[in-house]
Amino acid sequence: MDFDAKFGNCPIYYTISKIEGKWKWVILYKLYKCKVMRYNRLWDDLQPIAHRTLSKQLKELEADGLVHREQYNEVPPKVEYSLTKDGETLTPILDMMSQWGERHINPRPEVSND
Amino acid sequence: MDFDAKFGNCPIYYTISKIEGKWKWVILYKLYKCKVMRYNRLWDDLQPIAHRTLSKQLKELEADGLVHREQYNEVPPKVEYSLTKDGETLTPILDMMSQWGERHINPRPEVSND
DNA sequence: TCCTATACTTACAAAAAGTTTAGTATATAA
DNA sequence: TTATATACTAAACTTTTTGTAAGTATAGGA
Repeated sequence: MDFDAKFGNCPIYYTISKIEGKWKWVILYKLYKCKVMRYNRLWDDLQPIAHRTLSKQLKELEADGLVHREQYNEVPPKVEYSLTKDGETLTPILDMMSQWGERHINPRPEVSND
Repeated sequence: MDFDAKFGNCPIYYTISKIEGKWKWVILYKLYKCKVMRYNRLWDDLQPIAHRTLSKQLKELEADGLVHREQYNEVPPKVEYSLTKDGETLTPILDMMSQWGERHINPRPEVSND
């Protein structure tokens, strides 16, 4: 990415390149709200996401230290995902994004005094 | 996008699909900090962005009501970009993203008492 | 007359992201 | 023996996004 050379002065670019892809923010948000989630639960909640997409993004988030993956050696398999400490530092942003979305999906009608 | 059908309950997904693309957040941030910017100034600051990319993203941001475009009918042309009122509602998120990036680009070393 | 400046647009090419379908592993239950 | 459950992975393909290179318009200056 050669980040420092070109964007050393642009921290926001760093943030969004770390959490790129429309699913990552949603994944982080789900994990923030639910604390711990198994793979299929996450997958259900994010329909219509593809397995490949979900597992890739989870892997990247894990590699970036934002998500923790806990694997239990059972059959059938069991894997739990949760936010790391570092991932939790994003929760204020997640909250604000969610609130912004809420206000813009259902714009509050202007108050009129008929 | 058929947003409502699938994501009516996920406001954060709405937010990030509205501001998708790694450049949009940076563009918004630049406009927030500089108030008003002409096209080439923005382009310089965002190197290595391509004209096509920048002008497309600006157009989308304008269509989404987040950026205002003021065109002066002069030769050579002059166009100024700035945030709309609605775009300004994003500034708290922009600030937090930027701060998060700052902390993670240059992680503050642990304080030790040698 | 040709060059410069500004803010783009267009056509094409390349790269990245996402989708679809099928398959893996293995203990337990029917 | 076959099906079930879970958490994926692999290959082939399509779509979306981004980049490259060139071109447009027009007034004023060299």
